[in-house]
Amino acid sequence: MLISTWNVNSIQARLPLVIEWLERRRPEVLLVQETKCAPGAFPTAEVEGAGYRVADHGEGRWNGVAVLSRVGLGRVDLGLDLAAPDGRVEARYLAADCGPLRVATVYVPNGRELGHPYFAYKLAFLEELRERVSQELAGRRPFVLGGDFNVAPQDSDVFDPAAFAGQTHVSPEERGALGAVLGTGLVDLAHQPGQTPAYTYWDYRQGFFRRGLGMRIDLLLGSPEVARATTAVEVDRSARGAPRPSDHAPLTATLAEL
DNA sequence: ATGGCTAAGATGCTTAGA
Repeated sequence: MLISTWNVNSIQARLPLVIEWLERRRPEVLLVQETKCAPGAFPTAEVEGAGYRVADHGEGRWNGVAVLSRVGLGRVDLGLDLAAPDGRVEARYLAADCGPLRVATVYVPNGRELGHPYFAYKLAFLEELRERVSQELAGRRPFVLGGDFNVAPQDSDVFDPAAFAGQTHVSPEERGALGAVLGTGLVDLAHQPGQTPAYTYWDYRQGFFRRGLGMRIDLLLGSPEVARATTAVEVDRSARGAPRPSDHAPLTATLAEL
């Protein structure tokens, strides 16, 4: 089966591209981030028309996550519960049962700047995520956590490490907090044997995509049985090069029978 | 890239992204 993750940067703006991509690629499950869609406003009918069921956690102008599945959808949990610095709880996590899998989609906060209150929020969110993931793993179901982590795990995951010195996404604190999530027992599927980690995000500005100046900040993490079943992990750069693209490309893992 | 794109909410701007 195929499981994908894609930060679409507005499901409404991206709907034609997402539907076209679903009909061409036919993943069993798509984990979506940045729907930027109010509660009740998700284009569910259009997605169902492509053969997928929808669970979405919408907020409005910012954030928002969803799971699209054509292998069933149940036991949906929303999260996480911690408040942003402005006191609001943002829509950044959703878990569900899809066929043989337990899956979760996550949109980790950007962090803005080192030392900013939203940077502390980002670290706290990753700690909350670690706790939630350890609960999901205790469920003993093959588990996939995918999404936009807003952390480049290694220097090789950004086009120019020197350009990111002192910036978010590459700091030891962020990498440590992401490492703690992995430490619950998850594996970065892009680092499975035979796979080559690839960029998933390119800034809209100044031809970054055309110039190959990207970052690997979207990840698919799997429990050990999922990691063993992974036969391929691919970034679909054609979706980034399409008209009116998201600034992120879809990332897809191929899983053998679980 | 110090921001020279994009999206959304209410507009001809602001906030946010990373």
